Amino acid sequence: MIVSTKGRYALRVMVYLAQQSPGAYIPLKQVAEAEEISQKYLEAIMTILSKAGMVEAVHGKGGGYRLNRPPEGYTVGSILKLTEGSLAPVSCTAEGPAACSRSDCCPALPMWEKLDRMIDGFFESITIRDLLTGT
Amino acid sequence: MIVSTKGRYALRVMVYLAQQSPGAYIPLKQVAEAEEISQKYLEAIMTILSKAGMVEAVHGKGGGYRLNRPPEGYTVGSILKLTEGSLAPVSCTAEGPAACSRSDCCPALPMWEKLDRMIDGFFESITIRDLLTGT
DNA sequence: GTATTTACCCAGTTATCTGGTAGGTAATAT
DNA sequence: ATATTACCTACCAGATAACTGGGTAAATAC
Repeated sequence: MIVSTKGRYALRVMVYLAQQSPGAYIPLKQVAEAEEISQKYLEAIMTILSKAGMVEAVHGKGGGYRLNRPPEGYTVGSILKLTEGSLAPVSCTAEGPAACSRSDCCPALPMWEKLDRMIDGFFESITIRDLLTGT
Repeated sequence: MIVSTKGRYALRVMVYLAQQSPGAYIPLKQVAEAEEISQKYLEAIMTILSKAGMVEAVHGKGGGYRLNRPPEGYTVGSILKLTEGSLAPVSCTAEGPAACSRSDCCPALPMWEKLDRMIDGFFESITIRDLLTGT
């Protein structure tokens, strides 16, 4: 499994926020109920999105979360990389200290690299707007 | 991570076996040493491949494992599906009892299905022969 | 037949990840 | 002051990954 609930929930929340009246702050409780996601678990996800500047948050009554860009300003890839940490389908393409010791003679490495690029290209080519409109 | 060591080791072993003299039986010990894979862990992988008829195994001295088809007779997808169980990048595309309750209204589902088909097509289009020759 | 070499079987282990939960603090509006 | 909201720290149970150990069964060599 390449994408866990964390990333999938994050995507659904972004789509949900995109569907609300522009500029309005939506409380977490409302999002959790509408999307049938545990409120406590969603907290952790929203914090990630908020810290990374994907959404704006305001405290207190009347507060909540809202998008700060138009839906086409968010690629699916940017949200998934943030919440999942990485979209790499195998560890083989990691560089630096985590690199595989057999990378210089591995017959499958070029395949993993190709797959990596394919998946990245796939997710970067889709925006929240595309999910909204079903394009 | 979509492909664990199990599937990656299985691919490397298949490539290794394809490189040996045709028809020869290669003992597990030799494969494990050449590919730097734990002998015990490799046992479990070879058993899967053997039971599924991907390789032939003979017991006793002079025994071991060998391929029973030409390298182009094995797709990477068939080996990975066997050892990994599934190549589905998300659980969302599962059918039957494990199906997602929101599948009828999920804005992201078409994307997951498209990704699923893309990954399957990718792996099914590559054979052990391709890995051997670096095509 | 006995020893050796091999594959095969079953069970346990350690570490990490997933998908949460519990309880409290800080900021904002009324 | 109170209610509402986001934010923070910590914990937890179950699953999975990646092995490891201790055997048994089959085939060959002597």
